[in-house]
Amino acid sequence: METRELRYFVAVAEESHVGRAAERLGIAQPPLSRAIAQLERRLGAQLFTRTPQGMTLTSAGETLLREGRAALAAVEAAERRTRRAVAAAGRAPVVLTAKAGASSELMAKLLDAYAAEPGAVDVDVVLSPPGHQALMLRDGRADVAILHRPFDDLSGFDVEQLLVEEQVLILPAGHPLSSATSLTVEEASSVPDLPLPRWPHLDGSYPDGPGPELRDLTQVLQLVRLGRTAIMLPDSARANLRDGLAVVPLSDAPQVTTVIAWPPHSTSPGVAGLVRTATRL
Amino acid sequence: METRELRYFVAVAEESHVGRAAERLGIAQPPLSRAIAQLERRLGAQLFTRTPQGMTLTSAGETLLREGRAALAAVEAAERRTRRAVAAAGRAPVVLTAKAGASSELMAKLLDAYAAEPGAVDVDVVLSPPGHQALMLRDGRADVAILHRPFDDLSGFDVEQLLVEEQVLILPAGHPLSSATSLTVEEASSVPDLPLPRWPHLDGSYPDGPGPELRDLTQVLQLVRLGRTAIMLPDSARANLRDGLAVVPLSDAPQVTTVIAWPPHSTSPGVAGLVRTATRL
DNA sequence: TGGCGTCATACCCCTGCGGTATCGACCCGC
DNA sequence: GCGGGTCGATACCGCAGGGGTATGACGCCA
Repeated sequence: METRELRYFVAVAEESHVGRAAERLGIAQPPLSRAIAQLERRLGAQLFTRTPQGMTLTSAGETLLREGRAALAAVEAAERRTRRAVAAAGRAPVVLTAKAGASSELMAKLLDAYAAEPGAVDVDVVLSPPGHQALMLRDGRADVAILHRPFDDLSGFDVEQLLVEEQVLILPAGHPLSSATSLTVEEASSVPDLPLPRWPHLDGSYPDGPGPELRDLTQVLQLVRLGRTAIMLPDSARANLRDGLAVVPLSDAPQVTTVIAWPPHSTSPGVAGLVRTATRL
Repeated sequence: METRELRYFVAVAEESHVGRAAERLGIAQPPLSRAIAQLERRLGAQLFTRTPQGMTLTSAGETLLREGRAALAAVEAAERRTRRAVAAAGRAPVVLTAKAGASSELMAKLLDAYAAEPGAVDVDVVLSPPGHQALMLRDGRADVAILHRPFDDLSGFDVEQLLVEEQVLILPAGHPLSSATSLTVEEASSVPDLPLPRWPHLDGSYPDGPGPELRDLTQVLQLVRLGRTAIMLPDSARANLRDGLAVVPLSDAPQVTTVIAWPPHSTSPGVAGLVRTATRL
């Protein structure tokens, strides 16, 4: 199977529509139809069921979509890391990715400590939207990432645990619940005048619901202060809070674990150094 | 980058020789030379240094070899799992791979317990040479594997720990050391009349050394009985021992952990059932 | 220095990918 | 029930590029 075929397949699977997929790929519709038919013939598997409304995946197709995305990411990673290895000459900057606006204190400590190490290489910090860190690590755009259990998918990475925290609810100061000594997730989710905000999926779309659509943390804290929403955050978020906000511990929310993650078999000395420094914090 | 290019590159890297690689690939030498040159141009990276003796990898080339092999395994896995998904219809047999001759007691218990579960699917057991289990899991030839820390490379897999054991030295009954109550690895390795056996690498070649070349466990036990070698094994190997063999605990050998491993994001109900059963043993 | 081994280049052929035009099937509104 | 608007599939053509053979350039060794 060639990566071109996989890319074509993934495009059609994602669009559920040959015409749109062809447009996205920059080719005409007929060759794409033909390529998919040929792929199905070669695999001996029906990948789509054709309907008058477009194409829907069969279960074999779903397998190929899942596995094929991982395979494409691996190929892209190989290409990117090779490109970077050439620029490298051994002392290329390490690309570290983290969630914008999270773990800033920990990150600052880590970067300072690492920079003080003998032989430290430059660290490019790439702040990306929530959930994108793992993707960037998988496709080679980043060398190392700060991720959060249980939110990020850590499968396939080597990780070192850095921090375990309880979660708290941040709500407007003066709200009736703000004087509670502790709340459950159930209670926090069902306050009618404080709907929890909605975060975008990986593709940029938003789940349905009553809460505001949000992209970053400063936004949400402002809205909390205005009494429009409340939010569950790891305990370390307290450090960044200003006036107008109240904090209530959540008794039954899952603990949040902050980890540093890197692709298995990484040979970058920069990654090794960062990880070593991180585990000593 | 197309998988064809990657396959060509890996062949040349492994053979260090365009002609031999071309033969292995079933094409002529000139197109292969051209393909490599084109790949280097497109990546903007020198992958090989040309010598009159052949091609040797640059450091960028080593990066691409490592990453490229993983990528190719991922593509092959996608293809195999899709092929198997079509035959599937939901109740395809699960392929479990394990080291020939190891963990047989544990495996028997696992297979029996799983077969007794409601809704259990068939399990194809593939016994493969030491070290091949992880490869089979990576390229989709197997769905789940029994692996051993620290010998197997578990990176990139989800695992559940099944068993932790100390290691012991197996030597001929009556050997002077057989009456020792405990030995160090150092001591066990330096007995002049009992050189430790050599196991094949993944490519089938053997490391240099004085000990006998071996492929499987019954062979080695026979040679131990004949006083030609000794071997370090996990404690559970005692169960299979017959007369003529002595066992001495090793005080400083690393513990051996037996795990059940599967590819992340596996959706196979058979794998899930096996893992669930295994963790309850 | 000639012979042998390496990989690179030159040139040709033909497969197979992508393009345009068109078809067949289905859904919908009237 | 019939035309128009969706789909994806098919037919056909042109050409880029991958693969073939023949040969060259270069370093090593006897």
